[in-house]
Amino acid sequence: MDDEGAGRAAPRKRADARRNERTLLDAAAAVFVTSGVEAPVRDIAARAGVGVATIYRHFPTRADLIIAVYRHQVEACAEAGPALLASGATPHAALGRWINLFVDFLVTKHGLAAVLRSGDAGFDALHTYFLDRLVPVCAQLLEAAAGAGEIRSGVEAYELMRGVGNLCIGADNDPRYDARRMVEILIAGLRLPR
Amino acid sequence: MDDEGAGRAAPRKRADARRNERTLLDAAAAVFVTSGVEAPVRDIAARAGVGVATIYRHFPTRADLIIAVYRHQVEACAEAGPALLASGATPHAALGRWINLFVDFLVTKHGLAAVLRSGDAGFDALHTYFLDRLVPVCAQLLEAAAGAGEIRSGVEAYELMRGVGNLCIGADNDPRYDARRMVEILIAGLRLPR
DNA sequence: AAACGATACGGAACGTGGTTCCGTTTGGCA
DNA sequence: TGCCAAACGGAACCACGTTCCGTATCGTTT
Repeated sequence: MDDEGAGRAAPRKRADARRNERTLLDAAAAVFVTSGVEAPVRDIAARAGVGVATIYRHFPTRADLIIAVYRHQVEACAEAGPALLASGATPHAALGRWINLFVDFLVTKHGLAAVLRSGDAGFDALHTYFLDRLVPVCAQLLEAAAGAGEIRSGVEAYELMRGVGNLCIGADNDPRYDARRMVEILIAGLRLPR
Repeated sequence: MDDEGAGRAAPRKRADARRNERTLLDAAAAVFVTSGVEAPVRDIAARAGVGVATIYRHFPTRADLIIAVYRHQVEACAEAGPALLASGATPHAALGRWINLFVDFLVTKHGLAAVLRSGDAGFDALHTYFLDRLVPVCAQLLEAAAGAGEIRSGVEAYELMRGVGNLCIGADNDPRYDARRMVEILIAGLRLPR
């Protein structure tokens, strides 16, 4: 029941291939935690006990691997948006809380924020995935807050997400920099003066 | 009259060495514009018409080269701080304008903002230089604004500089992201609600 | 002017990491 | 059991940062 669903165009992979894919995901997740998302390919392969080519066969680009590792968490974050909006708080408060979820996710992923906006073509798919999945959610929250007259207009969801993501870069390994506080200030800056 | 000043501990470099240093600075500046501050060492050497070792002889780390290339502009930015504060505007307005100078500097330097906070040990000197030179200036502006009761307290100059620097990352090559606007919102978020 | 020592030079060589290639192994099926 | 496509492992290749070493040049001294 893993990759059936979508027609039988996909002829079902071999058992060892599926086993290796799982093993690789686990290995990558573990290595990402200790060495960051830019850990050497060889390290991940070694941890999984496979050859490097096997990684490329399953995840052609590093972006594919990162996406696969974090997909669940990104989905959860995306789904939390509408829930927060419906939870009774003001739209601006909901926006703030949702952004906090996003920030918590990013700052706990060593180097992910940096790679997200590295501009490196190899990470395009990663960039695209995050944007496709989260920008609409953010846009919904933003519109609700704008509709309620709580925030200034003229700020695009895309831009806000990029800004927040940027603020999370390097948030680990620097005790003097608190990304959450900076993001809070940024969100406060959205509020209309009253 | 170039490197005399500080005692005669430095025994005056050879003429070709000084010529090469100048040539290298020009070449690096040119290459940085087109390929960013992370351009391959060999490219810079080729542009200058020297061997790679010559670069390392004059600028042991890439940070040293980048610092040398941009030193003048960083100094100018640092010196603009007190001037703005004395110019009659409110401290918060002066802070905003000074931050704008810093942002203008950063966004026009392909990849500099990213490298500034890359965490890579090789860039420590760069990080340190920027911080040593600009954080005190920022702190002065921040204190003035806080003293005038215009902004919330509890934000360190270091943290603000890091946040602003982060917001500038990737500001080139993405027409949908306007770092200046994000920074403006961040600075607005500093203001105390009245 | 010639010679000499220190300074500086260029490019080859080395290490690391990403990516590809190819000969071999293995799973699934007849 | 035997076959073939799928999948594998690791060597090979490329790009880049960094270091090393034999050579060339500067500036001084005789």
